[in-house]
Amino acid sequence: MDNKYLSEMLFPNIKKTPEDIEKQYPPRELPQDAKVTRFAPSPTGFVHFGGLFPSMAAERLAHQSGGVFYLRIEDTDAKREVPGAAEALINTLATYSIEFDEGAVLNESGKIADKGMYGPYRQSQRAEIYQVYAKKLVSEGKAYPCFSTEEELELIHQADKKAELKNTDWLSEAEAKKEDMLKARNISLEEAETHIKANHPFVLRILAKSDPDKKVKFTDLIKGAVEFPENDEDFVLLKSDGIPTYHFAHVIDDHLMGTTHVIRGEEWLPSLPKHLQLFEYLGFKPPKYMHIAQIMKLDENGNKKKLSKRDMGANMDDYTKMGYAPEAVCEYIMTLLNSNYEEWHMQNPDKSYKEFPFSIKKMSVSGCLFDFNKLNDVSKNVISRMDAENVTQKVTEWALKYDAEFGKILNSDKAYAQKIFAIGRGGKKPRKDLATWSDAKPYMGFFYDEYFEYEDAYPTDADKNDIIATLEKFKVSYNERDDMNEWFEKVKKISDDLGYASDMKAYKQTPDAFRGNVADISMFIRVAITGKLNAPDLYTVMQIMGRERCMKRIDMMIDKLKNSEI
RNA sequence: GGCCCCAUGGUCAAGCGGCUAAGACGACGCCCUCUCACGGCGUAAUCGUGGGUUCGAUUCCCGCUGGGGUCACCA
Repeated sequence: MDNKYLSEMLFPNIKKTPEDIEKQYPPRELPQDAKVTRFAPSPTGFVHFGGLFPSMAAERLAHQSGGVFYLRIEDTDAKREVPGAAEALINTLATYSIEFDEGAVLNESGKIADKGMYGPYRQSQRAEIYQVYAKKLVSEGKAYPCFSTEEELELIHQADKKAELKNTDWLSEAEAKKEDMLKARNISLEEAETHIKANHPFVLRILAKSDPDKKVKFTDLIKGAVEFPENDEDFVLLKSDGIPTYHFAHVIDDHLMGTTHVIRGEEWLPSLPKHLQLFEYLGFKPPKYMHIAQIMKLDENGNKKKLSKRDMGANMDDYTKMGYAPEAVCEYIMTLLNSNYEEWHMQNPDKSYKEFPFSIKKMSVSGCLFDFNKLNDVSKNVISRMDAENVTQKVTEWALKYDAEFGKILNSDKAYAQKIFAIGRGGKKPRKDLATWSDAKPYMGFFYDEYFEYEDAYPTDADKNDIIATLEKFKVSYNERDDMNEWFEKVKKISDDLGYASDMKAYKQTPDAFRGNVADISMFIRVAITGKLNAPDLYTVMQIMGRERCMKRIDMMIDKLKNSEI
């Protein structure tokens, strides 16, 4: 009865009962094995790679099973909340085609709204719900108010920190202080009443069953059987502002919203005993858990570290800036999520990753290193499969945003740009020059006079007179209407005339018999026209650039050679 | 430090008691070839360590070592 009285004093305004709440959250009507999963970010910044990673798994698992995938905003920490972050989060998720069936959404005016029957989906709007259950726990003697001030707690944390740094010596002291604090759990009703009447702020703590010898066994769908000591920490349920901590909100929301599978990073594994205890206290059936291994990166000492916010590659918006196609990033994530994805994809090159039979069993238990090499490879393949029109559009869109001048130039003659991107595209073995949209400019800038420059010089052993002779002969013989063979025959002819081998095989047999070979002659022309030693097929390049531009560049090079010293 | 998770090439990994230990990325080499890209072929490179169990361990168990995570009125 004391507890009942205490709960009334603590929550005088809460009239609803858990039963009232439950009525608003009926069981979902879904097929047998349908999974209900969610992504539950806190609006403290951008979408993190480590957040997108599990959310893709959650999305696949839900939709693959005919279930529901929803977005819940965990805005329980007003201090850390960044204005506009939730909206930005939703937008970023959309660009990675993470589609939610319900949850927080953006309405026409760009404001956050709820979609679905199991909301509200922003935890800040669910304060009353949490308090109903908090009141119940207090009335059952499973939770108690703690009137210790933050300053007092700070002292304890400092001791903890020192203990961490200096090891065991300090540990005993920290323990002692903790003991001291835990006396708060034995607060008398009178004492509590005095505090409450004086309007002292309090946090609500769980009254942990503290049997350190008792083990909790649990099966994680990824990690398998795990076992740990039962939670013995009186962790906070409700902060002094009446808003719940993650632990409390997680248990209540995922229960009410009917989440069947909680998919989250493995950094949550250590707090699982807390959650399990709460489910038990509240009489809820716990969901299935999947703790996904972390994505790591190498720190400056060569050690693996959890990919953190400040790291290169952490912010998903950065990939957009770098010019990665979202589908490439998603595919890369799939290769990390399910090791057999690549194999499947090779057999089904034309299918979307959303058709891949995603399997929990194939998920890795150990953390992996983020690998830009691999991302780039995946990305090159993705882009190589796109048609020229699509690539032109994507590059232009990207450029307009991040390289306005280049964007304008591309836009000024779309047909020209598209012809360039069509080079080596569409066949069975497409070129793979682009890993990101930002690779486009260095790859094809020479097609535009604005960006044309002599990036590569002729090799020092190339004979200047031969180059000039080549260019002059080429200029005379060039006919735009020649087909590729005719064109190349003319180049061969120039080779022969200048004592260069037109036949590579002959050259290889007796290289000394020639001044060089047809590859050298081609190179003389290529540098003049593209300013580079390496470029796509010269004939095609010239066809696209057009006679006038090509001849102009040849003249420029001839001038340059004639006027320069030796 | 307590608790927990993890351990096959440089990276991602297949393997689920018996194999010359897949494959992909990367590196290197060769071929194709007018350069590049593509493609083809090939090379180097892996079971952390010590004990068990077993006829037989990469595989199962334990210890060690190593790496990671976590110990807030943050999520």
